[in-house]
Amino acid sequence: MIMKLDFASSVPIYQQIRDQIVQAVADGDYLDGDRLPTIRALAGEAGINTMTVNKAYQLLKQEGYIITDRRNGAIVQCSGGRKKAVEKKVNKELELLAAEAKIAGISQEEFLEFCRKAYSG
Amino acid sequence: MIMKLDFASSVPIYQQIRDQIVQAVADGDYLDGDRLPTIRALAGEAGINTMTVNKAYQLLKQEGYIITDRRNGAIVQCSGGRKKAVEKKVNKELELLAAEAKIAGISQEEFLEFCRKAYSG
Amino acid sequence: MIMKLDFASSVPIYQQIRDQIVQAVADGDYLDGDRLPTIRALAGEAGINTMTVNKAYQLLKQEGYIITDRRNGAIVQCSGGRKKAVEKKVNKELELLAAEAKIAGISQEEFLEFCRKAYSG
Amino acid sequence: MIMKLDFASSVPIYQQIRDQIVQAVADGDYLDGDRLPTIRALAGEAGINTMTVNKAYQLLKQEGYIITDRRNGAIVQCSGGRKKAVEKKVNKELELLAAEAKIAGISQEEFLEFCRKAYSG
DNA sequence: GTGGTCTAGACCACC
DNA sequence: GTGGTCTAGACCACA
Repeated sequence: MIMKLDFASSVPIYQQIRDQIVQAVADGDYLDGDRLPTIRALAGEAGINTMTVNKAYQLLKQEGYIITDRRNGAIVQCSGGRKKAVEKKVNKELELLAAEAKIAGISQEEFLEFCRKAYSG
Repeated sequence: MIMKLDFASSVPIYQQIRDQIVQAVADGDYLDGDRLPTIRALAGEAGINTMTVNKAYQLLKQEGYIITDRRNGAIVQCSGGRKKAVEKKVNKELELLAAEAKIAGISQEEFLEFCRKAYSG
Repeated sequence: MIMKLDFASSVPIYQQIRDQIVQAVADGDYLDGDRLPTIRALAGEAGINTMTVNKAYQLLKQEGYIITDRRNGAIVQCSGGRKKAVEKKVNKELELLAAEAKIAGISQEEFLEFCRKAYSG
Repeated sequence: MIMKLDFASSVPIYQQIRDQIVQAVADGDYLDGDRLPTIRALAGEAGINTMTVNKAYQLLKQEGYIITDRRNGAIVQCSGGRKKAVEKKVNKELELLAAEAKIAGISQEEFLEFCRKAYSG
């Protein structure tokens, strides 16, 4: 698990961690049931505090991406149950992105091509 | 210009203002050369501080969406010149969105349909 | 004795075991004098460590729900002697539950109906 | 706002804070729109860390009891919208409580009387 | 002045 | 050894 953290970014560290783990799960780097690195391990290799990683894991837990248990650490769970909620969020953010793309002169064809690539990975 | 502000949101007010103006421009509510409301007017009707609106306008100016002029206020400028920069940003955010959609069980067809609607919107 | 354990829960496993045994006793699945499964048996079929079950049994013993005997295992004991202590605990927890229910818009009639069902159930 | 914290308890401090605020809201000590004490103020008078209070506030925010905004601090919000979710939680906890009460020899009449008192406050 | 974030270091409950 | 909790102190973004 290689984390690329941008300490200068306004995006909180814990959010960056959360995002990258979500990416990794979507990319198939982590499968359902796989163990995530321990909080201490991840904090150690990233050179950050365990509390920060802990917050990221709690976010993921709360969002349903992982389950944590004291025996096995954090385990990936691709339940796929929260479809409706994610749909809503995705649509809302897509609207703003599409608006910015439109103004910048990106055609619908180009935009949809970007979307296709993003999904296909 | 009706602003819908969510003071409970973690998204800063100035960001919300910026986003809605970008939306309005993309939707054609503002055309190239149109004048945005004055900072004071917008702050007044939204019940917020002029400093907050000012920050939103500075963001928009910095992003190239508007130009400001001490005499004429803020003027929309759909230059469309920053295509490369916007492309980069859009692609980056699309990746995360697509990842979350994929995990939630949203198919590529569904996702692309959302994208299409967001652009046509 | 079928145990439903949620390893993802923040509630400790031993607590979950303890709760379910208390439920079973209250439901009449275990009568005064009945033998509980041995620690080894329960641990085996639940796929957990005997230490964990042991802790649950010690909790139950300490609370007076069972007595343990090296020869006969754990025996249910509905002494009913700790009424005062239980009353205190029940009242304290009811207060918080009632508060949450009230805020959520659950009427007193509804709440009492829930209570009635919980007791009869 | 007088907080009674039990540092010896296994219940986390932030949970105790959360519970007492929920109680206060249900009791009408805080009405919809009222401001909660600032994180610093509450931490100071309770002699605990701001992070701990912060966690309690985030819990309350996440549960929908308050909204926080950088301008006004934390504001109580009795939306009452989450009825179904609260119903489920209340029923689950009532079951265990009723079971313990039953075993302790508390009659249904007594139990319901406790429930009534808890709701009436 | 408000909440939000992060650190470095610590102790605890659980398994 | 795992996650969960807490501290004391700090800095930042926001309004």
